[in-house]
Amino acid sequence: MSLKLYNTLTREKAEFRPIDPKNVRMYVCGPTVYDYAHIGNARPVIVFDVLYRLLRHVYGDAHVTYARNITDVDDKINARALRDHPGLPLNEAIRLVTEKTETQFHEDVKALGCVEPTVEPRATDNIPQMIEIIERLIERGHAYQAEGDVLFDTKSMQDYGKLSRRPLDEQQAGARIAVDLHKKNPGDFVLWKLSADNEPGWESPWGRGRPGWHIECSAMSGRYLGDVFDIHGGGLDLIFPHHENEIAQSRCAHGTEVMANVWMHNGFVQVEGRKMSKSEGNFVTIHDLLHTEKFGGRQWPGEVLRLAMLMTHYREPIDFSVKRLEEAERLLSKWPAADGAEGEPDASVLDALAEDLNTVAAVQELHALAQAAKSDPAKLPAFAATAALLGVLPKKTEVDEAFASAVDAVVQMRLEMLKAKNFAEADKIRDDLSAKGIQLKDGKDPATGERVTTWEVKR
RNA sequence: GGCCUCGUGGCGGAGUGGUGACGCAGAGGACUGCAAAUCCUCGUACCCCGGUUCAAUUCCGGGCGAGGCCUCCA
Repeated sequence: MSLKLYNTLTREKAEFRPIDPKNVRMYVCGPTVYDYAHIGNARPVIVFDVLYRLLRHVYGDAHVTYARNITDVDDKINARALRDHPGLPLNEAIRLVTEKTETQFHEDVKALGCVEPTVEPRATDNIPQMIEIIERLIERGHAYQAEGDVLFDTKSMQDYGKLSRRPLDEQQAGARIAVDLHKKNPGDFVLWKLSADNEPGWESPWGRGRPGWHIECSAMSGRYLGDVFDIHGGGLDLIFPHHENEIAQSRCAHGTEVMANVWMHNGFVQVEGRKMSKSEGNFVTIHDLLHTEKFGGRQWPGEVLRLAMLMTHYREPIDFSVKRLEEAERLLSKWPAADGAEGEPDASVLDALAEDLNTVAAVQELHALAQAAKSDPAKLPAFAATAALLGVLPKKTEVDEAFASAVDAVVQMRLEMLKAKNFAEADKIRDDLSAKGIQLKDGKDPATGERVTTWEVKR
């Protein structure tokens, strides 16, 4: 199977060739844990979850390593800790904020049907690794100290800006980069900064301080995936400066030509046709969608959110709207439920995914499989396995035996009434069951022509 | 100001230098006591203006519109 992926580095779609098919390595930038994850955060998580599942299918479960970090050191976290827990010592307050947010994130992501990454390293568990990289950068002449901070010297890297295609000179022409007097060049960025007493800090060769924004990803990807790995993913907005700077740090520290071979970026999420932002008042968190009625006046199941997300190609902007969610839900409700996924995923869907993760086509093919499976039970395993691969297999609603036989009895009663042409009573039974979420389906026995009625629990 | 995406029918959304992908919604029909479910049928869409071409929605140029990055952001 030939998997093609669009690579931001080359701006081209190309066949994916892993460095080592026995260990395909992918890194995705995870959340900074200071607040509820919003629907925009959900997009890369879902998109790269699909890619992870696909890679595992192609190369084998044991041969893919997926690392997604948790950023638990950040000035936004400090601010939040001070705001929410003013009475506590800072470290304790920070831990409360990060632990709570991390737990919430995991709950949200699980509801969205995402499997756990192979490793989920935390920034604070990788401080020594960061310090080591910074030391190496200084040794190699790529970093310098100024007023206590350690800065990366962008001029020391010949092809800095390759990913974003943003040559340094043109940046300066734009003249919008914050000018810091202690920087040699405006594009230089912080690797390590000194902490005040009321800020979290770690001991380092440059004094008690904390890491800059980008260094953690270089440290963690290097530690868990190696100096050069296969795929690095994240949101479009991370291309510059975050990923550009990660690349600069990792390549200059390790002396490599690339950090990751393929760079993948998902597009932005809009809400009801408008940019999502706190000031617009249309900021939607995953938690809001799942558990409150803030969006569209109702709660939305995680599968619906996931499918709605997959109904647009990951590189396109996506407009999150009530209408879209309703369509996803309608689609999902038409699909047969299954408990396991015994069969093999269907080639039509795999082919679609292999084409730069064309989840739109994949969902359409899956829909066709669902239709086929409904009229031909032999095709159910293929549908189930395929839906499971995408993480959108409707689960069978648990119905206990007593309840089932009670429903059967009522259904039987209705059939008797119909035979007696007592339509009013029969229809009342149908309506009552419907109100309880039970959908009756009348059919005809092809041999006898007699009415047969089946039922299912509406999801 | 610099760099970069994108613009397809009511909606979603691929794709292609030359016979209307497809899904959802909608319309009609079959079935039904009536419904639901199911099945069948139905749509002359490619932002605008130039250019290249026998032929452009697809390539090129310009315009208009939407969005992103350049500052925290998925």
